[in-house]
Amino acid sequence: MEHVEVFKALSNKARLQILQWLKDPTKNFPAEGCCENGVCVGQIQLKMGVTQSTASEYLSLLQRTGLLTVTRQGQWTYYKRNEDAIRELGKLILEDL
Amino acid sequence: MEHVEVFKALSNKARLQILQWLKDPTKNFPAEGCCENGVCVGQIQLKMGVTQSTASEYLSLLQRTGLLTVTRQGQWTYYKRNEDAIRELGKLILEDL
DNA sequence: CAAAGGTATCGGAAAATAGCGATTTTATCA
DNA sequence: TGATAAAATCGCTATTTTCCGATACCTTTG
Repeated sequence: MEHVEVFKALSNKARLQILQWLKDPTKNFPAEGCCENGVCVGQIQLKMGVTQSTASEYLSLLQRTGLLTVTRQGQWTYYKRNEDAIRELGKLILEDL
Repeated sequence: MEHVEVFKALSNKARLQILQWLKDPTKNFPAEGCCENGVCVGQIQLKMGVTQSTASEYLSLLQRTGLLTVTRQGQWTYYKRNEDAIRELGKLILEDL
């Protein structure tokens, strides 16, 4: 994944918002949508106020860039922040941008 | 300037390249295009291989987001990296993203 | 003041992205 | 198996971005 792609993923208010919400899943989402692997698509969609397809596409984009991790569990897909990748990005900007 | 705008500015290969080149002006540009205030538009345009208008617009976009500083000097406009802003962005990602 | 050089801005065509509804896929459960 | 539920993918239009050529704006110099 090129850095350009990561910055593209971040250049959208809704996607930045998702990353913020996922900093504290239990505070921002009902418990039944959360597990140790993150938050399911449906709950994020509800909170975003967009269609299911839009939420799904945003989440999978963030995952493709590495900013989120994804875990399928039964019929649910849980997305979670990838703190390592976020830290790497911060370091990259400090050291290489 | 919202963070989204900074990320938009960074989600373009040519603009990221400009930031890289400006890390070492004298290495990447002929001395006559450089001064302590940065590198003039014309030299950056030549190196980018785009039209003058495109170079000018990319540079002023990077300046509007705060990533570059601009100094007019006679008939030349010099652009320079804003290291403070870049450091702030790195810290922002590490601490708040 | 006129000419020339460097830069900025404007207007537009082509390409990319946003976000939706419809459909398909995958998993559960009776 | 069929019904149902969650999520992914597809197809589409509207909007935004990209990048250009033309033009306008400054500044220097004759």
